[in-house]
Amino acid sequence: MSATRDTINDKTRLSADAWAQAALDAIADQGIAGVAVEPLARRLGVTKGSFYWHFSNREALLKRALERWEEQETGVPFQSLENETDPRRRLQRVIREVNTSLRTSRIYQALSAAADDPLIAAFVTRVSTRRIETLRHYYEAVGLSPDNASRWARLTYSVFLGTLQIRRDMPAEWPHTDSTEFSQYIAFLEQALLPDDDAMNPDLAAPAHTGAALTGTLAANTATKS
Amino acid sequence: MSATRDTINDKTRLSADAWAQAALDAIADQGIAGVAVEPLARRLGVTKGSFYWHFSNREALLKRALERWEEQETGVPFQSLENETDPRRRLQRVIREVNTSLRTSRIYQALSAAADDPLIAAFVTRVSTRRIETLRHYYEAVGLSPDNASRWARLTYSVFLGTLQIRRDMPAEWPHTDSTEFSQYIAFLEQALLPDDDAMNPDLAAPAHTGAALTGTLAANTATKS
DNA sequence: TCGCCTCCATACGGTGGCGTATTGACAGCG
DNA sequence: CGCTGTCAATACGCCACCGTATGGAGGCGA
Repeated sequence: MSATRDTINDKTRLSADAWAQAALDAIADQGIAGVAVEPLARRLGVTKGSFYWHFSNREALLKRALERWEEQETGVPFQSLENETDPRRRLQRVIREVNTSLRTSRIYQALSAAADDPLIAAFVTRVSTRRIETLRHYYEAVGLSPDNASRWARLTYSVFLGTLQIRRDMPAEWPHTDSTEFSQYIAFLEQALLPDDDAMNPDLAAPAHTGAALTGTLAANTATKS
Repeated sequence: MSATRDTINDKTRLSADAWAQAALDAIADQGIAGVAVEPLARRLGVTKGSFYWHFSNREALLKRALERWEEQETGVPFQSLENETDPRRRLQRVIREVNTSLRTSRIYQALSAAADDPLIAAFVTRVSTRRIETLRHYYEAVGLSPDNASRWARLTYSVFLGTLQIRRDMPAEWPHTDSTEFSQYIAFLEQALLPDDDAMNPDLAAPAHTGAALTGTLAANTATKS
């Protein structure tokens, strides 16, 4: 562990960014409590003397690390999805990929867990808001009204967040990654988080399929309520 | 704040349970970091001397508080729901009530945020697992196969968790409690988290409603895959 | 009333982290 | 070759919290 620095004692001096990256690493596997000057210094093989030359205090480091994180987060990761032309397939892919990966989310979870710190909360809010906004666009692109797109985006994002927590706190409740139940659940998600086709043009929707109460497609129903 | 003790300086001595309850209160509005001996003592108007008579150390207090929490959590709160005879209405009510309240969940969020502590993680896991189990029963009672009930329960619980996070970290994304959008979203949830009626008896489901690809009811579709 | 047991106060030492001050190593450059 | 600027080591004081030791205060039974 802690192979943050390339080889343990290379002669290269440290940059501020090196400290910021080390802080992010520490967040990933120890939470923000891991962002402590002296422990970080030990991990980097130096002492506080170095740190306080690059940063005025601990908070400055935290801020820099968070900025770094926000950049990485709003950068390329969704790049491949933007190229997906079919909006329906695009939504399916988001749902699938986000609920599969987990690697990227360690930091997010740690940050969210420390959201009592207003500085951290600000970053978490920005990143999450932007993500929901993206989802909203995706849902609109599939033919939903702005209102319905908002609701679906909110729902889908809460599933993402909740799934993260489940996988962390109750791994027994989460199917093993290569099991058949796993792929079945992902398929299940892809459908539960995608409005029915006929929801997009309520005019064509059959008034009822089978049962009486509470049938009808999801989005169509709530849409007619407004 | 901190009116934990009845009146600030009543002569009654403290019991261990009083400390445990104070710890829970502290968790609710400061996170587990709030469970610190000396601050708690100040808040209770006593000194450490009292604490270390009742408990051997901080961890003992934490454990006792968590046990208290687990009791309260697996106790009455769902009582009224068990009396609901109509299983479909019961599910609707769970969805509605849990996503509306928030009060009860402050402690849960704080605990989940501190799930790096194995002691805390154990309690969180137990409580959450039990809750999912309850949901599973509810979904089975509505006519779903065990497999599908598991999936729906997992989905619904992740929505609960994710919604909590959204309301805490991005309150702007959550509709104001008495707005019309709020009630519309809850209605939306009640439908999105409830399988379609015809999903329960796939034989009766019409082969297709309108569109071609990806139609059919959610549960019916995944059910036929197994 | 005396003594004991319960609950709490006071005082102390220890630990881990923050931030500062001072000094030192080393490189580039005039 | 010395100057200067960059990066780091050492040493210090401070604070918050944990846990211990010890000594009361006050009720309560004998």
